[in-house]
Amino acid sequence: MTEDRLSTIFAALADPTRRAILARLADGEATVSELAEPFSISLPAISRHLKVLEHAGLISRSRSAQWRSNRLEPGPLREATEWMERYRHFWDVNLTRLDAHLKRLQEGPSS
Amino acid sequence: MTEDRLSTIFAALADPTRRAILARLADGEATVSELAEPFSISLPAISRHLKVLEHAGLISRSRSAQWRSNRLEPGPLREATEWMERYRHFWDVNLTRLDAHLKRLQEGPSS
DNA sequence: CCTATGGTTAACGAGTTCGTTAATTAACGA
DNA sequence: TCGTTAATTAACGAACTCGTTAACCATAGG
Repeated sequence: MTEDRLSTIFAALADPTRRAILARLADGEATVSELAEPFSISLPAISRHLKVLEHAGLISRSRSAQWRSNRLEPGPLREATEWMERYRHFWDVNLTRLDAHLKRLQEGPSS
Repeated sequence: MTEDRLSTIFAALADPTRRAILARLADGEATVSELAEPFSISLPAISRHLKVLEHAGLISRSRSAQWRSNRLEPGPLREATEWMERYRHFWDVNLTRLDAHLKRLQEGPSS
């Protein structure tokens, strides 16, 4: 029933339209119509996507007159990235830097 | 119809059971029954989850006798992380601004 | 050959997602 | 007040997800 936070975030990111919306919002705030413009789907469909993104905490919204401005909220992206970081050492081929770092820590944590 | 790769990956990660399976596989290969053990859902359900993970490229599978060994494949996690990296500076900047803001508040509410 | 073990496939149901069009709400502005 | 613009809500359908149980396939081993 009550879906956990990370699931909500990943589910929100699983739709290409929503990822495109986030990409657009990385360039600055935008209204619903502005966000809808590049897509060939209806405005209600965009409205629903924005609701999903808002529910996941990925955007925040504000009103001014008849326009709703949408702003990117990167916090959940950070959360999701942090979850995946646990697996980074699996794919990180360049272990030499990590190795050097560990060596430094071992030989003296002074700096 | 043909879902894009990133969507498939994020969708696979959107389920807590599947994320738990990946976490388990980070400790090493495991059979289907071993993976199913911590959960209170049926074996067919686990089998489906593994199929979803395999389809997303997050695991690979091999046969030996009647056992199927499952191995973590971190590539897709790297892909997903790379997509999110585009937003990293965004939340870093935000944190910097928040930091500066908090500092100002601490040093005096005058400005 | 027979049976136990490990796992998948089949069939089904409840609930969710993603799109549509039509109707509705909200605010601006002549 | 009336019409226009911006956006949401309502109602619906098709497709997908996630779980179930029952049946099936594949291999080991007496």
